[in-house]
Amino acid sequence: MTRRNNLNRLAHFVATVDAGTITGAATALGISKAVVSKQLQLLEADIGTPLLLRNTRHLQPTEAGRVFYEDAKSALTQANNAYERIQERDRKPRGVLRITAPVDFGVSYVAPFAARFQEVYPDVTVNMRLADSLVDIIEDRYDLAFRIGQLSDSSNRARKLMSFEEIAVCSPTSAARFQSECPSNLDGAPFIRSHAFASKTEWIFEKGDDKRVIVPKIVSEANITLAIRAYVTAGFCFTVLPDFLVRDELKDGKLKRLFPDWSLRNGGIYAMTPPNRVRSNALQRFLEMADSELLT
Amino acid sequence: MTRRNNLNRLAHFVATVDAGTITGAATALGISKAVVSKQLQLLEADIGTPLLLRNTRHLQPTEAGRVFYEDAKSALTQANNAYERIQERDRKPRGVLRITAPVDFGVSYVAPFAARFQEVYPDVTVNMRLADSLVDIIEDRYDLAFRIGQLSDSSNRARKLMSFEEIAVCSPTSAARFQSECPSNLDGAPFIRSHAFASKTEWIFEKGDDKRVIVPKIVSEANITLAIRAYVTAGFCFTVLPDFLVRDELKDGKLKRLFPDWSLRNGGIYAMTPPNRVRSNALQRFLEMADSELLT
DNA sequence: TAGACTGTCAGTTATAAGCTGACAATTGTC
DNA sequence: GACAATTGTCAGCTTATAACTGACAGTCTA
Repeated sequence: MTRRNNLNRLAHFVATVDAGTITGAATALGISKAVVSKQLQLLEADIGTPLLLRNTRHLQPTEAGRVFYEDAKSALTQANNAYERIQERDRKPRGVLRITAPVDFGVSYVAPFAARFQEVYPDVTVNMRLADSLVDIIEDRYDLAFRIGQLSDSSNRARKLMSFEEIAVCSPTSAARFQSECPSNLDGAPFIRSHAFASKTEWIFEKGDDKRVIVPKIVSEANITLAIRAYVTAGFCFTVLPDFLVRDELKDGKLKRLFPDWSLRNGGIYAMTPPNRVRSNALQRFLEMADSELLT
Repeated sequence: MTRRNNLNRLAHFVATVDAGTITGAATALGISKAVVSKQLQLLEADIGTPLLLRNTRHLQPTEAGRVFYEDAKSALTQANNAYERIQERDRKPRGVLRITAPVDFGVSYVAPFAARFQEVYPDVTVNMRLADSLVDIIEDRYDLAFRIGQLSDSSNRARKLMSFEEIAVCSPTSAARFQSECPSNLDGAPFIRSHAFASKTEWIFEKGDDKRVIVPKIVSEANITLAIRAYVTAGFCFTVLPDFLVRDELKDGKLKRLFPDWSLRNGGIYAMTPPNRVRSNALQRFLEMADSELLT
């Protein structure tokens, strides 16, 4: 590769053009005028063309110098902005974050994550309220609310953290009875329903253009996913849960997915923040860290 | 001022993120990996936050590092473009420039300027054809045509070099007879007309909302402005010429402007280049130098 | 377990940045 | 016209930084 350009010389050149004299540039840069003079000469040698017309008492850029100045000035501004932006954003976050989330999600994911977050940012206090009822994040003055569902992507300030699939799962022994060629086999099969699906009585499996509407027999209901998970692990029934909630169980073989070639609905995990409010440094950091680490 | 940022470290950082490893960055930069490692550490110290998460076998930017990378990459690209652009444009211009201009203008301005241009760029040959008839710069394959007149500013590829005013001038002794309260005094006064105004019989003087239409007595005509200038300097008559053509004579007192508070038409000197044709390096340089030096 | 690969550290060398003092040229003031 | 002030450049020197090599620790793969 060609020899690398010395970018610091851009600063000398731009300062000189801005000041109108080498002496003024030296003052602005806090170095001696001899150094500025020498650096400019080196820059012109690198480039192979004069950038400045020098007279005693004043100087001015050549045509080439004017062209170079515009590019150099812009590059310097951007480079210095890079420093400033990063230093600004890493001002230490502090204060209280008020967060709400559904109970299950909060217990399984938000709480452990908040603990890790708080270690990294010890001056931030995380205040969590877990509830399955919807909360008004403006009225109740939360900084952040997690939502699980099928929000439109155009919702204001609802940032999608990830997508998930609803999947049908049961114990391995139950799978031996439920699994077959087609999900229709699940019609009338015993089913434990999450309160998140209150009043829902049918589930639609899809494969390409093929659709099967399943009406299972609701034999139990619960609001706590951990309880539902424990229930289907031990019992003879199936349930429908977001795939991320049972990832470990699937991996360990404690649960099996039914009809993996067929799909139910997709949904998303959303982080919602109040509209029209400047995000605190702490909230900004929390969201960024959540992007990559919430679900680990 | 705050200590100046070392912009060369941006190059180390960006190379590292691009390569995915410090070893790869060192190879790309042509320096040892120990240097890259140290420079990155110094950069992180300057900024005050980690930019890279290091593991054996690979590294990746932190969230802060990703933000910084975008800005730094853009700044570097622009800075390197500054060098490349300037080096490209100062590749030695060479070849033939075919130029046409009106006779008077060509003799007085273009020829002397072309001589100076050719000294600066000895590998360029300037081929001038001076004519008062319009030439087709596409059909006749000119690179550049100078035009004097009142072109619309929206003309394609007609670059206005400068504006001028038409002014009425005569010798000082003639001025003693012609100058009065009002340009109407010039009605019927002897006038030498330039061929550029062929068939024109009246001139309109304006001052604010006031207009006076003057019909002078055409006593002579000539195509060469130098001859017209000599004629009015020696004789008892006046003429109308672009102000730039008689600047020196006005300064030396050989000619006087009549009714300086009144205005005639304004016009422009245009450099016209063929549309849809990439300008050669030589033409580019010629136009730039003409911008500042043609009329000196 | 050994080899390959990566990143870091320490000590050293080479290079560059920056200093001071002096000088020449130009401009402004008296 | 003389002199002072200002500017840019040069040379020699000092200081700081960039870059080197060699060694080492940790991880991954065969």
